[in-house]
Amino acid sequence: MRLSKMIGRTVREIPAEAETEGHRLLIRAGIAHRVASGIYVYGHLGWRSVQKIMQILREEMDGVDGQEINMPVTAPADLWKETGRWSAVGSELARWKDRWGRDMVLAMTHEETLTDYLRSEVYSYKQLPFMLYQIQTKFRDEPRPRAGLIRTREFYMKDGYSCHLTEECMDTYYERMADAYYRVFNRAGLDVVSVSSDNGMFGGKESHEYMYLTPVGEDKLFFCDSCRYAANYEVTERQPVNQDNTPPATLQEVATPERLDIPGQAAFLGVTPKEFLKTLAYITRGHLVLVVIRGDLMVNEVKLSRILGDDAIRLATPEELQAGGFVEGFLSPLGRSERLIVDPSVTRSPNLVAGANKEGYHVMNSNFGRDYTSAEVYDIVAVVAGDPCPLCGAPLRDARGIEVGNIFKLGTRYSVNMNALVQNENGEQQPMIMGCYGIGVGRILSTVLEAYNDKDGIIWPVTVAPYLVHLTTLGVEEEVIACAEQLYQEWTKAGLEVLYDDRDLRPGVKLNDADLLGMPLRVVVSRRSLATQSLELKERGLSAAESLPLAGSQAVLYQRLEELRRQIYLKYPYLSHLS
RNA sequence: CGGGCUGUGGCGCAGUUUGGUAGCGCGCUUGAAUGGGGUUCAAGAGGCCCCGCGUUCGAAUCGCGGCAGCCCGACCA
Repeated sequence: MRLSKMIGRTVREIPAEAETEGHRLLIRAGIAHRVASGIYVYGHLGWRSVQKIMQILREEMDGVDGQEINMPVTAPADLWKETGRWSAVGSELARWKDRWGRDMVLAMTHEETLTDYLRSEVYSYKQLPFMLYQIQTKFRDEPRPRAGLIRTREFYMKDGYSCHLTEECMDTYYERMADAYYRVFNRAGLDVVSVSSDNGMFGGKESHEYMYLTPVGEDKLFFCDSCRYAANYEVTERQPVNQDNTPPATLQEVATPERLDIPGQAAFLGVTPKEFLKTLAYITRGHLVLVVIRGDLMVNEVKLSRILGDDAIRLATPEELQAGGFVEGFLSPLGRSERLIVDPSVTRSPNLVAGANKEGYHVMNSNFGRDYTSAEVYDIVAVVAGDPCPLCGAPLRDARGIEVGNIFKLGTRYSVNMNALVQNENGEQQPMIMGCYGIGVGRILSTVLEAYNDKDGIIWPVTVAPYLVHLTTLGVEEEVIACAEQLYQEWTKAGLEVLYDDRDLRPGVKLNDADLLGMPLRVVVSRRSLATQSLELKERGLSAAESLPLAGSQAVLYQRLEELRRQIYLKYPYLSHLS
């Protein structure tokens, strides 16, 4: 590719809206261009890199016996109505009507279409197990796209779906896929960790997310350094608080003019936040639900959503509280008949100070089981750094990460709803057990940009670099141009991916662009180098350049690129079989 | 959907407080010099000042109403 003809230029001044380094590079290097919020054009270089990522995905998915297929971007709403997601999913699902007025969706994920396909094609246990995958456009009408390609509304996703007869088979394949996922990210140069996660709208029982750790990540994670527990904030469990066996004391109403509706507020009545019962009122599907937790702890609303089976919960407004007969700041489950969710921290702590549902009054010595009760005791604590690990009790450490992929055990969530059955050995109809596996292609690209750069620009990992060699002339002498032209022709003909800077610009501009665009190898042709019948070779990311004899230069380049690939395998030794 | 901010040549911004012929830098075009880390000089092109309605002799500037974008939260590859 000749830079003089390539559309998508480099820019010196970048929009103030770029928040992360990766986003700035995305714009500075012309990798992608924003059309609308969360909707991007990939420029030539960005698209080349995307294709390389897709190729890695294909190789690894084929490596775990995947079959590539392709499903349409749009689907009839009827399929989504069958699984209940037509109504369960909010406005991030883009809906439209065709000319006949039929409801349609733009697929934000493909479980429905896939399961519909399966129920017509799969009938016998002998066909199982298998995995189908595609690399295809998804559209999610995200409320808030972010940081360039990290969160977009339209994006490419590799989504795979496996089907099994037994749980054991599912579990075994899940592990294989987990390994394949590490290979994908590692081959793209990314160090990732897998964490337990929430299944969200996908349903099912177990899932893991693959996270690239970085302070600019959107997800909050917890790690235990002593037992390797790792989980998304959304699902991090809290080790139960110690049982306090103090005998229950008598209920006693006391006047407390101050309100205590804010956690951690200065203690009064001589008690600390730990000795308070915090009561929150949430609205779910139009109904008010009470939630109680020990005063020093916070509620994790994702956990609560899961328990309530509603992802649109919210705190009740002051008006709603009033309408329900509550007094803001003095909320309490005592004497109330609303549905009540109780955190274990409350059942283990006797004699808590509760609100009195009465302006200006609290109640001393409230006890779960005696003064109020509920069958719904669930962990709803928002874990914070330093809390004990649920497995071993060591303090948890927090970090942030970009989610680049995830894997789910869906179970029979879709096969039952959509009647995707197979006949087993005994001739009985049985729903297939399914797993699904997603990777965001653009998100890998933008994560690479976040991970591989220096002050001068991008430093592409060789495996996903748009081009491998950046060839540039310095100076305008005829012999320099002639030599570069010839090399460009020869190398390109030989299959080497060359980006050729043939522009008549000052050396400073060209060298700075070479750094910014960040191809793994830079080759300079100049009068100075030709004086010794050589070129100048520099590896992006290394400071020193070296002399490269003109004769046999092509072979040296191949050799260097091979070494760069080997460095990745050296870092992740288990990948070595790939070369 | 809540909270904050911003819309002015392709990009980055000033001008808006106090209404009076639309500016700067980068980039772009032409010419000349230069040629190893964003070079210099000269001459140019390019703007429904986000949109609509209003106030006014006169609106980028004031008022009202929209729309779009960004950031912080609730959602996700």
